[in-house]
Amino acid sequence: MRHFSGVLNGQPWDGLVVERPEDLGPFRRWVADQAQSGTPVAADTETCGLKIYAWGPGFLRLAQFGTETEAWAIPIEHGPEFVEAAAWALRILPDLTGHNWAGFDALVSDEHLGVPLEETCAKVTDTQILAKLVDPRQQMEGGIGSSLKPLSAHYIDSAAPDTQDGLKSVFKALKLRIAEGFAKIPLDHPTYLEYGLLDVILTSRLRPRLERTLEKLGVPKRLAVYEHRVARICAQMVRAGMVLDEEYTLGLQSDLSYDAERFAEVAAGYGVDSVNSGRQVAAALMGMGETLTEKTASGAWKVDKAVLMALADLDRDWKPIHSRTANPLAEAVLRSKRAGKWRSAYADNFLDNVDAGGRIHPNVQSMQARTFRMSVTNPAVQTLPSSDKMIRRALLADEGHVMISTDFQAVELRVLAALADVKRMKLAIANGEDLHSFTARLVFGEGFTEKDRKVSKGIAFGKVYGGGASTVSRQTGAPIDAVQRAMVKYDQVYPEVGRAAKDWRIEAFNNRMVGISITGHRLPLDRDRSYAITNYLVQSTARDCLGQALIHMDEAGLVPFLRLPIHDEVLASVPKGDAEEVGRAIARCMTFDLKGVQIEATPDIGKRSWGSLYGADY
DNA sequence: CGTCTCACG
DNA sequence: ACGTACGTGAGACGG
Repeated sequence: MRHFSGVLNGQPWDGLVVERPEDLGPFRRWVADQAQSGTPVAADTETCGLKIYAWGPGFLRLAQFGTETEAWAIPIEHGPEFVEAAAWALRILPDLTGHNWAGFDALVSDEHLGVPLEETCAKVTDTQILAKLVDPRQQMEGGIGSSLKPLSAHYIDSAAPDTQDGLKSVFKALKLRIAEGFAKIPLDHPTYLEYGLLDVILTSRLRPRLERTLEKLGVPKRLAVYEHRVARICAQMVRAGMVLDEEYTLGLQSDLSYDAERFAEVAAGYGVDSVNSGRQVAAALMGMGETLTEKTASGAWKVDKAVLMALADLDRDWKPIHSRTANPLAEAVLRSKRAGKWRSAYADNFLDNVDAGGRIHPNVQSMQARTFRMSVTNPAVQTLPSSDKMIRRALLADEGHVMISTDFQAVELRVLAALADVKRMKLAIANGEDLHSFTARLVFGEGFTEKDRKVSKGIAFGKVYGGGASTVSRQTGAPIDAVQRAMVKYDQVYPEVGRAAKDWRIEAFNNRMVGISITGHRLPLDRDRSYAITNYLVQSTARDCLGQALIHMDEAGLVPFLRLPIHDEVLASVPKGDAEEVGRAIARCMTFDLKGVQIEATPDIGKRSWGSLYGADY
């Protein structure tokens, strides 16, 4: 047994590190005592990295348990008796505290200790969830942040050590890169152990302080309960993962590499060494006699996709417009950059994250954005190209299954109608009308064109996002004066929207620049961008429609089919024979009333690959 | 590490 | 008083 101790915020703490099997006796007695008294115990795991599934055995190195003053570290790496003891502790302790538990440690202990995540998530209070309910912003955005260090500094002791940062300097001293440090640092390294122990002490001390803060702020308890449940459902999706068509992906990888190189060679012929260097591309284009007009924020010539597409005489579908002679360099740069990005960001990432069973497990962060929208990383499967089926074709439903995608119908607009109580919009929704056609008819009259509908759609989003006529004009391609006229008309047709936006801003100002959604989520505003409150409320409420739908699916026993949340859509893998029935059941879970407005969804049943929902034939 | 670009909802 | 497009993740470049 090894001892550590210290003082934090004037309060001493003690740490014990189990070294030999005989040390497990005292550990088990300590755990039994905590279980008996019902004291909350924080749990944490130290691993070789973040790839819970792709790493393989030996991934989990250390497990820690601790109260506000006492901590234990168990060297999982040293053998099955240590695995057994840690698993037993997780099972027997009735009240656990974790930090990002469902997002990481629940999956780690599920996969590497054999303790099902359902079992631990049911009794964990997650300090990261609580912290985000206080303030969802990242540090960059002016928030406290949600990792242990800034939270500890804010709530416990401004002198609390930065354990993550401290470890990184140890890695440096050991001549290890950060990525390999967590895997290679000796298990008995004192800094590694001390910081591992401190993490559970800090997490334990954080919990009551966050609970008190939430109470003081009047955040409803049921909101925390709801978010813990959503986080657990997301963890179940991460554990399930998706089948990767490895053979197809390898082919894709080499095809995309070939394209990227082929077009890069064309660009090289015009003096562009790296197509991703905007500076080189701009210089070469101007050398060919092209005139660039737009500049970036920092004053460099802007050569983004829109600029290059115009020079290459291509429309949004990459078809010639015949409005000018196509610039061959612009087209080569576009094609090389696209192929290169699709290979590295998608094909490479798929293969880098595949587990031994041929699956990828994209990581879902269930309350990532400042509006609590979810994000998915490693790989970022929420952002796969949708205009082309080729990338999504690589991801498959399980053997004998098909992919089902079920989307909410115009959910943000319906949420706006519900929150702002927009009478005519609510009526149109109740009558089953197409909302954008309905608006186009009101704004442009009975003889509205498809173009008018597009402008109406642009204005609808512009209103939700807080945009102006120039942005809507740019997005829709409609002339600015037409958009301006239409926006004035829109305000007359739906007067409640502008009025509500004004009220929401005033409410937020009166609440120290924090908007409160109908579910009770706190939405901090930037002082100079208070107009964003409309978007925050709508986006956040739409996100809670997804959360509510996931809970309905949990109640209906549908979670085992779920694979991904994509903002207004869920992707599921369902046995072929049950597709119709399960698709209907999922859509039912996504159908409910929001303040008198029906939220609805439609299932789309595909074949085995995700790409089949975008036109692929497998 | 900040900036730019580009993929999504 | 006016007007402001929202939220993400990831890779490449260049200092």
